[in-house]
Amino acid sequence: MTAVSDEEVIYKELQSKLYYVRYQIEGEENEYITIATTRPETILGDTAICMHPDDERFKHLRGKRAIVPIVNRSIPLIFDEYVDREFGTGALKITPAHDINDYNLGLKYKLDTINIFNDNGTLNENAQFLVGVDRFKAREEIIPMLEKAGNLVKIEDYVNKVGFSERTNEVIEPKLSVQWFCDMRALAQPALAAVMNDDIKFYPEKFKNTYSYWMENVKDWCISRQLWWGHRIPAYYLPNKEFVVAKTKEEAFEIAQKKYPELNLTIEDLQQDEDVLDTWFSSWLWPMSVFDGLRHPDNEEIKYYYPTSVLITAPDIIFFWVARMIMAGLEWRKEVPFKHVYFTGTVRDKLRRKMSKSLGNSPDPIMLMEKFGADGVRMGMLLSSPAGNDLLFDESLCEQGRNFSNKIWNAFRLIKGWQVDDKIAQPLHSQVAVKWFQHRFNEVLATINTDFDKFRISDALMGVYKLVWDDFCACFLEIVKPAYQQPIDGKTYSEIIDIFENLMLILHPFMPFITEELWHNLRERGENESIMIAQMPQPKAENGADNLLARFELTRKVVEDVRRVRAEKNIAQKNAIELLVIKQDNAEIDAEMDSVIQKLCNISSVQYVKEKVSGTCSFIEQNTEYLIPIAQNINVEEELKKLNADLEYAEKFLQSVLKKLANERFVSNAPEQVVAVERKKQSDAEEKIKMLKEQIANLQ
RNA sequence: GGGAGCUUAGCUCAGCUGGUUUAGAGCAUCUGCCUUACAAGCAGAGGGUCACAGGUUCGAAUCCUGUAGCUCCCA
Repeated sequence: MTAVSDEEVIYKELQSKLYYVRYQIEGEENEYITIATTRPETILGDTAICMHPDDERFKHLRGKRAIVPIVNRSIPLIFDEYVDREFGTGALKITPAHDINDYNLGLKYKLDTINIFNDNGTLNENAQFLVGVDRFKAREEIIPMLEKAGNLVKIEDYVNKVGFSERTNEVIEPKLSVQWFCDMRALAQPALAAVMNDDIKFYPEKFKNTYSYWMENVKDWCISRQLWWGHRIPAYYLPNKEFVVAKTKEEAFEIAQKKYPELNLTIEDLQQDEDVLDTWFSSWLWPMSVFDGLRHPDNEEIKYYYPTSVLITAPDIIFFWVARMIMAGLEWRKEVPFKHVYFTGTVRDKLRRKMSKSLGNSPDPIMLMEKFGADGVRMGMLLSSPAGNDLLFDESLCEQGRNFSNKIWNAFRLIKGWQVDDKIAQPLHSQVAVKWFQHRFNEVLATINTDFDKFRISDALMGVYKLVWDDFCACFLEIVKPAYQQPIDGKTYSEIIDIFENLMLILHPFMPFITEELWHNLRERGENESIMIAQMPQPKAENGADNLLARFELTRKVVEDVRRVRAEKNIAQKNAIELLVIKQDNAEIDAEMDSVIQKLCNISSVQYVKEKVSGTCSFIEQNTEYLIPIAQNINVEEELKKLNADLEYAEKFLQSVLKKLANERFVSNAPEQVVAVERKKQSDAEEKIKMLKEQIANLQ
C-alpha cells in the first residue's frame, strides 16, 4: 500500500462486467432499488445509495433507507446532483472508503466510512464476509452469494476505464489512509511576492509565470511517504485515537500525559507514524541546513552565506524545490535564500529526445573528452546553452570547441616562436594594431560583463570566441607578425604578451585547462600562482577609443575589398600591388590606417590621386573610391555587370528612403532624429549613385 | 482537461521598451588556396515574404486578435 499522485495513474480501457444488484427498501416487503456496479465486492463497504434529486423514478423514496445485501446493514438514501441519471439504473451505491467521488459525497452527507480492504488487497474483518480473500477473487465469489440471496438482477458486458499504477502496472484500489499535510497558503503568499517584485530574479524571466500560477493555486502539501528510509514523521498516536506531535518520543509522552492524565499512559502506548517525510520536506531547508542555520541561526557561516547570490537549477523543479526553499527561507529566516535563480536547459539529443539509458542516446563523456579535450567539450556545451533553453547535443559542438583550443594553442606557438630584438623600433602598423586591440578588448570585455550580469553565458562565450579568433588571430596577429624569419621588436612583443594574458583570463571560466597551461607558459610564475585566483581584467574607458575603433572598422572593410579584388583577379597574396585612393585637396589622410592596410594586403604603396586612373579595378567605401592597378586587361563586361548590380541596389534603396520621406505624416510624426537618419541615408545613397554612374561612364 | 511558452537562414539561436541602411551571429554549404602558427586552417561568396490571416500605427520580426503546428509543466 502506498500513496500515489493522480499523475501516476494511467487509465486503460478494460472489458469488464456491469452487475445490477437490488437493495431492499427498509420496512417494505417487496420494494427494491437497483444499482449498477463494476466492483460488486465493495458492496460490503456501502454506506449509502445516491440518486439525482430531480429523478421522478425515485421521488417516493425520499427519507427512506435501504438494506445492504449479504451484510444486512441499513443505509440512508441520499439525493445529489452528482449522479448521472442516464448511467445504469440512475441509482448509485456509495463506498466512501474506496472511491474518491464517493468519499467527497461521504464528507458532504456525513456518511459512515467502512474500510473493507487490508493493505495487501485482501478483504478485512469490516467486510464481515470473504475475509482474507483477494479483491479480484472476492469479486467472483460474491456473485453466487448475491444470486443466492436473490439480489442479483442481471450482468451486462461493459467497457470501462480502470486506473493502473504507472510504476507497477497494478490496478489501483482507492483506500482511505492517514496522510500528513503541510498547510501552504500562509507560506505561499510572501514567497509569491518575493519573486513577483524581483527580490528574487528569475532567468529567464518567463518562469515567473509558471511560478505565479503555481503559487496562486497552491494546494496543501502531502508530506507522508510510505517508505522505509527518510525522516520518520514525528506524530505519535495514543490509544484513544488522538495524536501528539513532538521532536522526540519522550517529549511526545510528556505532552500526552499532561493532555490526557486520565489515560494513565506509559511511553509504550505511543505509536509513532510509520511513514517518513517527503524528501523535499528536508530539501526545502537546504539553504539553511547546509550551514546548520536552523539549529544555530547566528553562526558565522550562515550569516556569511545566507542569502547566497545565485541558485542554478532546472525549471522542472520550480515547485518542488525552488518555491519551497523560498517559502522555508522566508518562514524561518525572514529572508529570501538567494537573489537570482538561473534555470538551465535539459540536454537532449539532436532529435530533441531526453538523454536516457533505454534509448542509449547519451554520449560517453570520457570518450568525448578523449576525442575533443575537456575544454573542447565544455566549450561546445556552453556555446549552445542559452538560459532556459534545451541544449541539443551534437558532437559537432565539441568539435568546434576542439578547433578553438587548437587555434589558441597555435597562436601561442606563433608568438613564442619569434625572435625578439629590443633594438628594432616599433613599426607604425604594430603601434596602431596594439592600440586598436586594447580598445577592442575593452569594448568586448564590457559587453561580456553585461552578458554575465544578464546570465547570458553563451553570448559571453561567443563574444570571447570572436574576439580571440576574428580580432586577435585573424586580424591583430597578422598585422604585428614580423616577416618570415625576421625578429619582432621588443615593445610590440611585450604588449602582445600582455594582451594574450588578458585573453586567457577572460577565457578561463569557459576553458580552464588550456588557459591555465598557457598562462603559466607566458611568463615566469611563482609556485603558488594560478590563473584561477588571478584578477579578472576590468574594462577601461579611454579617450579616442570610439574614433580609433571606427577608423579601424573602415580599414577592415577596405582590406576585405582588396582581398576580394585579389580573389577575383587571381592575384596571389605574395605579389605586392598598389592601392590608389581618390581624395580631394581638403580630405585628410590617415597614415596610421594606411600602414595597416599595407601590411594586411601586401600593398607596396598607398597613393592619393585626384581622379580615376585607367587600367584599374575600383571599389567604394564610405564614399571614397579606391583603385587597384592591374596588369591584365580589365574585363569591361564583367565590371559593368557588377557596377550595374551595385547601382540597382543603391537606387532601389534610395527609392525606399525617398518614399518614406515623401510621406508627410512620417515627416511630421516621427521623431526628428529618425527623420534626420533617413535624410542622411538619402544623401549617402545619392552620393554613391553618382560615383557608380561615373565609374560606369568611364568604362564605356 | 488546465496552464505556460515557442514558431526568424539548412541547423542552433540573438534581435531589450515599435524607427542604424533592404533583418544578425555561430555552425553547416559553395568557390579558390598545402601562404613559412594553425587544412582542426586561410581568403571570399551565397542563403530568410521573420508560421499563417487580419488589425493598430506615418512606420511592425517587434504591439493586439484569431488560426495552425510544436514543446514543457500540473504538487
